[in-house]
Formats: sequence, structure tokens, C-alpha cells
Amino acid sequence: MTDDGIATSRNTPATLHDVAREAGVSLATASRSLNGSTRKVNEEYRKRVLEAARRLDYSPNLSAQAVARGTTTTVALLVADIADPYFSSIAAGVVAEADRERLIVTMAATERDPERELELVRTLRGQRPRVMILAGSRPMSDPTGGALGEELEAYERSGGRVVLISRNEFDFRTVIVENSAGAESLARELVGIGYRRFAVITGGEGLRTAADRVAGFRAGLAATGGTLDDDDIIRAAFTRDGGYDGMRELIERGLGEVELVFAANDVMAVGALSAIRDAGLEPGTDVAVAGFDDIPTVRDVTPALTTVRVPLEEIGCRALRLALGDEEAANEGAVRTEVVLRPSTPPRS
Amino acid sequence: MTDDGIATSRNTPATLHDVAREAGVSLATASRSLNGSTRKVNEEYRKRVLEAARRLDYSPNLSAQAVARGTTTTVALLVADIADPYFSSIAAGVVAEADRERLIVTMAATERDPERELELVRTLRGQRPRVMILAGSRPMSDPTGGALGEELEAYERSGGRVVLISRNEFDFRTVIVENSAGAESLARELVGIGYRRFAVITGGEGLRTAADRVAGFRAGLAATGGTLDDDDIIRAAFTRDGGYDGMRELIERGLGEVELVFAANDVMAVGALSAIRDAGLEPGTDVAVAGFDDIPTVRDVTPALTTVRVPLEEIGCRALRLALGDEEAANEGAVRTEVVLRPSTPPRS
DNA sequence: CTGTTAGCGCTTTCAC
DNA sequence: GTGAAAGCGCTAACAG
Repeated sequence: MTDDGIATSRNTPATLHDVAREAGVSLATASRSLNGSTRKVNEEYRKRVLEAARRLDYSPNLSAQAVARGTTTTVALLVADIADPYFSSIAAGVVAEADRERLIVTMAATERDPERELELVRTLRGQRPRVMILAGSRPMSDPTGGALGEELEAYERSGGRVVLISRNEFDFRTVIVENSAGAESLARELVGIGYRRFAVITGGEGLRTAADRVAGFRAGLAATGGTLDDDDIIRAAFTRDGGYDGMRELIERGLGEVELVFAANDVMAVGALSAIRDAGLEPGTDVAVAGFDDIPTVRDVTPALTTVRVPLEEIGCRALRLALGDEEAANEGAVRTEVVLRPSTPPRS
Repeated sequence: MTDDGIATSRNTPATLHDVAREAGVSLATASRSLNGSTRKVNEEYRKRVLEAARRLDYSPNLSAQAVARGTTTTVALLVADIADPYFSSIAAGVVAEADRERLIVTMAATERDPERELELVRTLRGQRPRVMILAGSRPMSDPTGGALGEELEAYERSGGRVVLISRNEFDFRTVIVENSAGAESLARELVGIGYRRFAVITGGEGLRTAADRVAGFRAGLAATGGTLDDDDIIRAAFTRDGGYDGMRELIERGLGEVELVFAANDVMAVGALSAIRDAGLEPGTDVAVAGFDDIPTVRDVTPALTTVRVPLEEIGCRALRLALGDEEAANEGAVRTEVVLRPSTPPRS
């Protein structure tokens, strides 16, 4: 072993040991100077260590730190689909907040498959993340037979924090979105501007989020005299194509008296808009459309989409703060939503 | 220390040690049974270990494994903005491929700030990721004075692999996108359907990707007789709002003879569409618009947007395969793009 | 304030 | 085939 003491181009990163040797101090002193320790270090030594670290291009091995400290700086985020604007906006919020807290985010996609989700939670647990954030609702009846819940509980028992976004299936901290109340307000406002007969396109089989939105919408109609026949509730995939297909189905079977179609989220609503147009109808004029979420693109479709705004990035940010035990975040209550009327639902009469 | 031998609700995860004890075998045997070792383990022991692991709800500590093995199962991904569909689609591809390779992805956002990018690379290096993927072009003239390049080189020297997506600034493996050729084809096709006078809205100050697209577009026009005045090249932020602002500027100064506006990416084009409409003009009719990327939403705006398709998810996937040394990926050459004509550029005359 | 040393949880020689 | 033991890179008592 030729020890030339110079930063040669080795093919393994410099270790703290190398830095200590280079600086002529002990491991402990090197460690203390490089990372915020409570202990004070002689300014002279400190400088020498920092200088040596720079020379050797030292970068602390986070895995080793994690093992030694017994705690990581990692946050795990699970979403249904990264390319979906709903999730990517939430993710952006989580990543931004994590960055502020000098935490690192690892991300995985469940592709809306509960089995996969369980599998991912298991894998990710190996990282010993400080926090695990699960976004995206899953079926209300758990097809994995409670295995996910158990896994998450085990994770919390071992010191982790799980936060759910808009899915109150378990007893974990949750960022609650006013899905029901928001949809109810939307229904009221729509009736207020003259709509009476509605149809709904929603996600398949009792997804919690979707179900809440539909229930809220229904309640709003009930209170104000709007009509929604059970037959006019279409189920489809909770995606753009689902919205497209649902709308086409609705058109094919005949819109009848329906004046406005409420899609349980914006990506579906956008798909519905295209289906309407592809059927030779004029959205907004022949049939009005409303969505939920206020994803960025709904301002740019035509007609611009009426929706319920939910502050997606903020939700991501809050989820993390909640997990980190932020007092404020814990006391803020449900995330406020807000109805945004746009040309896709022009006032009627 | 009460050692009752039962999986009590401790508040620290079970270790391999615990499993070994529970199974009555040595640490080594437990390790060998749980992870694919070359060594053979007596079937009887193996079963006992697996059973014990299950009972204790054991999950291997990835950090510890990383330290012991000297290698991680992590991939780091840097993008400009997670909520931007261009990047989130690429990210989805990376995550999907990583999942296939049983790798974990950590993600960070540079927010288009070179300083931040450098900072993030430094931090992420601490993870000792096997691979680092950088997406999103940065200014051609490096404001960090080559520091990023040095950092990345140091990372590769220490055994990592960096892959750049569509940014050939350094000598690293790169997923090359036919930005120039794609834009050139687009120009040719547009001239082919009757357009003659063009304007361009592009990203600020020499972003590589933007510059290539504009250059290609220009070349296509030059070859076919289309006209693009230097005055009609507008610079704005490489975002939806940038596109909106750029278009508004163009309209305010007077479109003159301009028949078609080419935006250097789809999000800008979508913003431009809205600006046109907000100015009381009809996109497609009064002025045609074309973009680049073929992000999902461009099918749903009105009129649907002419663009150059680039297979975003595939790019993410390829980036990772390239990093992992996949022969095929290395030999596939540039990522093919394809012109997609849609109603935002109706045939003229 | 500094250095020695015993871990952290896991892998991997190396003997048996 | 199995186990004891020596690390991996780093931190945190613990003495000096």
C-alpha cells in the first residue's frame, strides 16, 4: 500500500479516516469538525480538517452516518402515478419542504395496485426513513386484508412516522382534504347559477376520495334541489382516459336532460371535455363540466374548467411537517378547498 | 434487560442478530439465508431463519447493508421541477425502470438554479448512489465555473455513473434527444402544409435544449423557404407562464405577417394558446401554434397542439439502463422524435 | 478540548 | 455447511 498522502485518483471515495490522517488529527476531531457536534473544536484544528476534507473531496457517507447514529435523513413518498399532475404537484411540495429540512426524498409509484403498495412499503422500510408519506386513495375495502395497516403500524412502532394524504382508512396522522365539503359547495354554487340536472363520472369501486366527493356533491344537490339519478353516476378509471371513456359512455347512452357533468377529479374532467368535443358537441354550451383539484392545466383547456381548488403543493408540504411533529401543521385542521367557477359552467338561464 | 425471546413491542426494529438468536443459528447463517449468498445453507436452517424473520417482522437495514457491502441500491434523480409534466414523465420512466431493477430512487428539484443543482449533487453524493441522472438543461455557459463538472467527475471516479438527459455539456453518458432534427422536420412539415412566416418563443439565455430546437427549426425553414426574423424570436421563462408572457409580448408588438408561432416546448405552447385566446384571437385560425415534447395534456387543449413527440417515459427508462451499463441502451443512438400534426396548425391555403 | 475505543447492523473472509 | 471474528465508515461515550 503506497501511502503518498496525496489525493490520488483512487476509485473509492475518501473516508473520514483519510481526512483525519491528512489533517493530522484523530477520527473524533475530524468527525466533530465536519458535522455539527455539540462539542467545540479548536479553531486551528477545525480549519485543518475542513481544508483536508476539501482537498480530498470528502463527502460523508450517509449510510454510515445512519448506521452509527441510528437514524436517517430520509423521507419516503408513495404515490399512485408520478406523471399524474395531482401526484406530481404533491410530490413537488414534499420535496420542497424536505429540502428545507435538509431531508432526502425517495419516491416510488404504486400504480394503484394495493399489492404493489404493500410490497413497496416493505422495501422502503428497509431504508429506515424517518417518515413515510402515502398519497392516493386505495379501495375502501382492503384487498390485502389489513396487511398494509399492520406493516405501517410495525413501522411506527419502530420509530417511524406515517402520514396519509386524503385517506382516512387507518389511525395515522392524515392530511385531510375537504373533499366532501368542497364538492358540496360546488354543487350549491352550480345550482345557484341555474343548473338542475347532473351526472357524475367517478373512480371505480369505492375509492375513498372519489366516494367522498360524490357524496358531498350529492348532499349539496339534495339541499338545493338539484337532481342526480343513480343511473347517471358512471364509474371509470380515475385517470384522464377514464374520464374520456366515462363521458363517451354517457353520451352514447344519451345525455337526456343532463345539463352538467361533474367529474370526481380534474384529469377525468379534462378527458371528459375531449370526449364531448370528439362526439361533436360543444363543452360548456351543450353540456357543462366541472372537476376537482384545480391542477395547473385546467386553466388552459377550453373552456377553462370549473373546479374545486385544492392546494396540492401545500398538501405535500403539510404532510411532511405533520410527520415531523410540527405543532402548527397538526392544528391547522382540514385543508381548505375553494370553488372556482370558470367558463366550462356558464351561468344558465 | 429482560430477554423474553418474544417479539415484544420494542421501539427499535428487529436486527439480524435478533433473528439469528430467535432461530438459534449464527449471524452468518442468518445473513446467508436471508440474502442471496453464493453459499449454500442447510434447508432446515434456512426455514428456521425465514420463519424467525417473519415472526420478528424483520426488515434488513439497507444502510447497514450499504456500509458492509460498500455499495448501495440507490439511484439519484435531479430534475428542474417535479410538477412540470416534462420532468414528471421522465421521472415516472426512471422510477419504473428502477423498480424493475429493485433499485430505490431519490429525487430532488434544482428549480433551474445552477447553484442549487451543484449543492444537491454534493448532498446526494453522500448517499453513494449507484447512478446519478440529471435531467433538464442548464445554461450553456456554466455560472458555477465548471464546479458541477468537477463534482460529477469526482463522483464517477469514485465508482458512480452519471447520465445526462438531453444536455451534452460534459463527457458523460447522455440520452440524446433529436432536438435539432425533430425541430427541423417540424419546420419542413409546416412549410409543407402552407406556412411561410414564423415566430418563435423560446427559453431564456441559451439553454442548450431550447437553443438546439430553435436552431433545428431555423435550419428546416432555411431549407424550405420559410421565414423567421430575428426580431420574431422571443425569449421567456421555459415554463407555461413564460409561454404566456412571450405570446402576449408578441401580440402586443403586433403579429404582423406571422402565421405560426413555434414554442420551444409544450408547456410554453400551452401558455401561448391561452395568451392568444385572452387577447381575443382564435388560436389555429388567427395564428397557428406548435410545440415540442408531446406532453399528455396537449391532446386535450383546444385546438389540439401540433408538436414533436419525444417519448419521455422511455427516456427516463433509457437513462437508467444506460447508467447500468445496458449494452442495448448504449447502442440505440439518439432518441427518435416524430412530428405530430394536429389542429393547432391547420393546413393553410 | 482531544483522542481512544466501543459500538451501529450487516457482510464476508477464514478456519473448522 | 457453519460460526467466529474482522471489518465497512461513522458517531458517541469515556477517559485524559
